Amino acid sequence: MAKPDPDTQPSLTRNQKAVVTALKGADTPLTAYDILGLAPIRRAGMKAPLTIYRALDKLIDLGLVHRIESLNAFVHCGHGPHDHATGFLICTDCGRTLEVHLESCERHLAGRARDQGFAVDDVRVEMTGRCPGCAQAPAP
Amino acid sequence: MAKPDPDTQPSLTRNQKAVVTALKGADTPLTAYDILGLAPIRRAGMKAPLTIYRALDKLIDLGLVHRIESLNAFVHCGHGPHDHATGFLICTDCGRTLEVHLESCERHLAGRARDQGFAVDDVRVEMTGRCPGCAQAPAP
DNA sequence: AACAAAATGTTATGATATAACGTTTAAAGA
DNA sequence: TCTTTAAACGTTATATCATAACATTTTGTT
Repeated sequence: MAKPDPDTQPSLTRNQKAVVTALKGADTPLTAYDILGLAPIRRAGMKAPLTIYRALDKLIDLGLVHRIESLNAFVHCGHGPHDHATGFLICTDCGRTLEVHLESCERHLAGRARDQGFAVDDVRVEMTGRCPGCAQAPAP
Repeated sequence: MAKPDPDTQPSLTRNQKAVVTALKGADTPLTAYDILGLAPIRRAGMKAPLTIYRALDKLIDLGLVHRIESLNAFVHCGHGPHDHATGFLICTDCGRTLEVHLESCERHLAGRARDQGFAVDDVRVEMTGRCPGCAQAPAP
């Protein structure tokens, strides 16, 4: 008799679930068209880019997915919804990303902005380089 | 008899000059297609997107232009070439941007990355909000 | 002049993202 | 429960951003 998802999730739709599951299962960020090409997504009946973008928009809104601007790609947020800024470490070798939280840095960055009279809504940080695994390997 | 540009500029080509001049004259970031549509650019004979992108690539390489990832747009770098990371404050009202330098923040951010065993090449920060002028005006 | 490297012109195409419109589904109030 | 409203969805078309491939020209160097 209990409702399906009391308060764990705001009950995602079928499309939204399919997309977030796809991102959870990926080990690199996926573009909307990457997602569109996945078998489970087609099986869920999703076949137009807009369907993917709509699900992504909602998931980003909920804080379950992040967009990586410099890749035009999307990742699952492993940390659950959070209010402070996040940064991404993007490995240029293997393409994997690592999410880092920026509690303290955010204050610093937003402070620099406020020095200029700027009211900050959102802070996005993206860093490229080589991840622990790839940093050990000889440069290609 | 003297050379045209002794050491002020690494002697930009005509296309590169046209593009950097266009960006200097703009008060918001411009997309490649924005630039392509400008009269001085057409007068310089540039008429294909690739022509613009090639000039932009070189100018970014030289540190004279920055790309704003979240806008797919480009701005002139008013600070001349520099080695430390830069951040951008992007006003969601008027579309103007402000460049801030991140000498100290960069150490902090890169430090967070190194904690994770990540070797950082490049740091990009983009912040959205409202600029001094627009912050005063009543919210739309 | 001869060569090499960089920049350019041109055409075509790939990749990313949204508009517009009608229908279906789900949530909320009477 | 029925009605109303908002959100999500499907479908088609199209807008926007970016690069591939290849031939040619320009520029800098020996």
